[in-house]
Amino acid sequence: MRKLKTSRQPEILDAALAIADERGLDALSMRAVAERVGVTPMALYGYFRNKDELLDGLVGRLLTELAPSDPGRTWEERLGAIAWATRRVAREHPSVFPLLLFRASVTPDGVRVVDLIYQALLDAGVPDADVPRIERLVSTFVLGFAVSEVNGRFSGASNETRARRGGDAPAHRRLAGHLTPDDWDAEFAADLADLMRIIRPV
Amino acid sequence: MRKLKTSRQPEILDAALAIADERGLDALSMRAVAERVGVTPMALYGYFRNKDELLDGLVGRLLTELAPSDPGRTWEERLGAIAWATRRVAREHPSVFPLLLFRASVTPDGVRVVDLIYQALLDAGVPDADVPRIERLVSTFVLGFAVSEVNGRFSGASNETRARRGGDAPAHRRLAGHLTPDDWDAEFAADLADLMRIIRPV
DNA sequence: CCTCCCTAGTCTACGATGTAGACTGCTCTA
DNA sequence: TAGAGCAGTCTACATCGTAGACTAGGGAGG
Repeated sequence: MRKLKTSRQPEILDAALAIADERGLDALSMRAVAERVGVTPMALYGYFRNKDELLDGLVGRLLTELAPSDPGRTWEERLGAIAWATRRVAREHPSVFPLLLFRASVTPDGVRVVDLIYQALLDAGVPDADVPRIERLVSTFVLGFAVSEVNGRFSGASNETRARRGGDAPAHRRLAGHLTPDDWDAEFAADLADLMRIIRPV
Repeated sequence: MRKLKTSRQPEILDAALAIADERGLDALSMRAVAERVGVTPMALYGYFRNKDELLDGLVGRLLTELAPSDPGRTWEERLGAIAWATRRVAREHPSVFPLLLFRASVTPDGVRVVDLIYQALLDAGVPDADVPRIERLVSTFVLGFAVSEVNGRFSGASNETRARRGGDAPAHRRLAGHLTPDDWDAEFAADLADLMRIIRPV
């Protein structure tokens, strides 16, 4: 079977996404997906050549959710809309989202999102030659931020305690009290504002 | 066995890192590590409670390589040194490196690196209240960039072709020729320069 | 009507993985 | 000399991805 069937692909991806959302990425096995779809594990291989391809399908699915329906008028609004949508998607699918950073994702959906960003940057007056670099800069940050957030890299649970406990971390001690923000939305907004300042006068 | 032995931990981590570097993260099984160390798989469980803890150990190992020996004098130099070191480590250990984005890593080594960055930002004149946010902004970008690079998210192999092929990606078509840089070092340098412009006048 | 083939799915089986549980031999101390 | 504790082994199990061979059913062509 060289050519894959497509009919039930969306249904299968739905099931896979649901499992990952409910029980984590580790629980996302071919067997689990098959059971949820109501089919034998091997039946899935008619729709995806292997598990990696199924994961790629999930990445594609997430990408389609990134392009907002009403992008807004100014380039700032459009860029912001995509950034916030990215973060929202990360929260809705925390287990699957990190795959976006791992899998190349040059699917049509991915290209469409990138194209929206290119257009916004062009409208902002960024020179043609700089647009792709700035796109990578911004999207790398946004993806990295969202991934860090859902994976607890920012957790900070132990940040304050560690600062108080001391060790040889003088700067930590001096900054105690500022280490963990109380509002991640505000932090993200401030970061975006800083990035906009990069974009404007390139 | 509640308390873990530490004697051979470095040796085990060495073996694990070597396997991941040579044959990829998927080949990094407890059995493979054990064989390389010259021991039974179950012997490893005297040193790490489970595979996840072993991976955390690997992350710690990478972190120690991030703090450069001679950091340099000005804050720009020190920040740059850490950034370039990060990218170098990513290239040396492409399979393991992405774990840095996944695992919280509040190990002592991690704190030490963060403290260096804090200090540099303070020297740059960033207000105390902004330092942790800017640290997260910069480190998120640097980690994200390095991960994207080693994972091929930037690959672009198909970028140009896709732009030429058309589809509904008008901005891609207009930017054809600029899509993929010929020098990733230069791109990284330009990105860092832009970020420095954020830091200076916060 | 019968025959053939295509589609969609099943069944069985294999090798690999993480790790629990029980065990053995060695070394050091009392 | 007895015994405690450490380092490592052996066996076993459930779970995973997936190869390979198979089967029921529905058209299409004669």
